[in-house]
Amino acid sequence: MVDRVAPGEQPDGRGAEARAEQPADPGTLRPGGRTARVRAAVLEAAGDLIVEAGLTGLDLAEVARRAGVGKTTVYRRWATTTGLVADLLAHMAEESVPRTETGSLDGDLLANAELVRATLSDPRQGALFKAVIAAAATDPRTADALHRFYRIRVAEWAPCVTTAVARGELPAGTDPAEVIRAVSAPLYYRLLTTPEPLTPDLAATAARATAAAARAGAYARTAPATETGGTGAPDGGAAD
Amino acid sequence: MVDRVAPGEQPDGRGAEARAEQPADPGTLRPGGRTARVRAAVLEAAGDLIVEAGLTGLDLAEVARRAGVGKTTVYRRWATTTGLVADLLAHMAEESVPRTETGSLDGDLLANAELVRATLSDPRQGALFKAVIAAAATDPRTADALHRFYRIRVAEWAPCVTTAVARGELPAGTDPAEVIRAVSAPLYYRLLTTPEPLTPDLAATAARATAAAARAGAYARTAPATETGGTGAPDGGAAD
DNA sequence: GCATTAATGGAACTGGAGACCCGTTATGGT
DNA sequence: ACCATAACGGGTCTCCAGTTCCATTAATGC
Repeated sequence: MVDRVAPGEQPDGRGAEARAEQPADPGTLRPGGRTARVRAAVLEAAGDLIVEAGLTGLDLAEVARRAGVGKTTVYRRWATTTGLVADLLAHMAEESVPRTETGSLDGDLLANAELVRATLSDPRQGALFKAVIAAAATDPRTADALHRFYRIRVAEWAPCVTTAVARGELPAGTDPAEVIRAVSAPLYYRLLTTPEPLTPDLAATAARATAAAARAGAYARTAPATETGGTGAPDGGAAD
Repeated sequence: MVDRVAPGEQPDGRGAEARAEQPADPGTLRPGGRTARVRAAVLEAAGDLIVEAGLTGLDLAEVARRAGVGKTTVYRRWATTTGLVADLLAHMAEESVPRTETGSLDGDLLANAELVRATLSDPRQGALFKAVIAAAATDPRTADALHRFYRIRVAEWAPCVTTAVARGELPAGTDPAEVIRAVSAPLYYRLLTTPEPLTPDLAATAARATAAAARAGAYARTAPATETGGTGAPDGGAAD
């Protein structure tokens, strides 16, 4: 149960300020009943508000009001909207769903793709992910939290690729993390760059395409089966 | 040359206010010398500021100061930071680079991947893209602009897939847009979810994997060559 | 149960983003 | 060249997000 957004934050070089005792961030010394209750209420209210009004509409005073909590408390413990979003992300990570095992690479990848699709399509979770990504693009702290989150998620699913390699379904040297990322990537890309909904068909395509590419050795760290063939490309200018 | 961010904005129901003439958005009736100069200066200053301070650090007063332009002008013409970002995106779209033609599918996809990689890796352009994506995740207006931008970019590159199908490199029925998106997706996903830089190697992998999957028929609208095999997947809970 | 003090909550305060007013500049039409 | 007015620019005002202060509540250790 993570309680602090990020402990290693205070500037450290506070020597001149006196104050022999450093108070250590609020919520750490007495995480008991009330503190935990406050965190739960605030995170829920924050989630609701993001879903309703987007990241822009997330102001801490309103969160406090909805959570039935003092405005001061919210500012003291989370300070900024991005700080709150980062904690929300940590909270989401805590209650993540374990991966399923189907026995075949195709089945596992499809299950993964479908799980991602369902999550991103869910009105609440989808909005939260968008908000988190937006916040991370802006704030380094939130970005750290986001990177940690995805590292864990990828590691959680990587074994299904390792097993597939062991079963001989995929060439040796295939990078498991890269395969897992390849399944999610198209779904996120669609979510962010097109107005269309994420269909189950899209998830299936992502899974199938990744499996096909992996079998062709495209994710092998050593020499791949397919030939590169192309020459370099110009740089500069805007791209998609 | 797009000048207004989005014309259809004012609430319309202003009837009670009198004022027989509706003034029509500033910048449209006299887009000549000064107005154009102001827009250029403001967009450049906005870009600089986003790169330096991120989307959060983008305040219109500071933009006005740097652009050597009146604060009032910026507020009148762009109103909000997201409005400014949306216009910046339109400006980026105006000066996009045309696609290159290498003669083979692999070459074309690699060129595309490398172009995207170079753009996202460029300190200025990369920061702008992150900011734009973040703004779009929050603001519907910016999201519209972003969707339009990617629709155009995908359409620009789609022909190289069509040609490949005609050449017999890819199965008939392959969805061109889907293939082009599949090349970019992993790069964007990495940019947003990991702290690591986008390497040329990663771009090459994205291009190779997409080509392999396309050849295997993964992006064919009709029945694919690969078997799906897996069962459904659970929903709910957090995913990557 | 009781003392200690971490953590919360209410209320008053403040600084700066954004709105407004109105005089000035220079564009587009003739 | 000259006029009408679109667009700009400086100064001022307002309002609310975020801060500070201190009294109150309740978690922890004995």
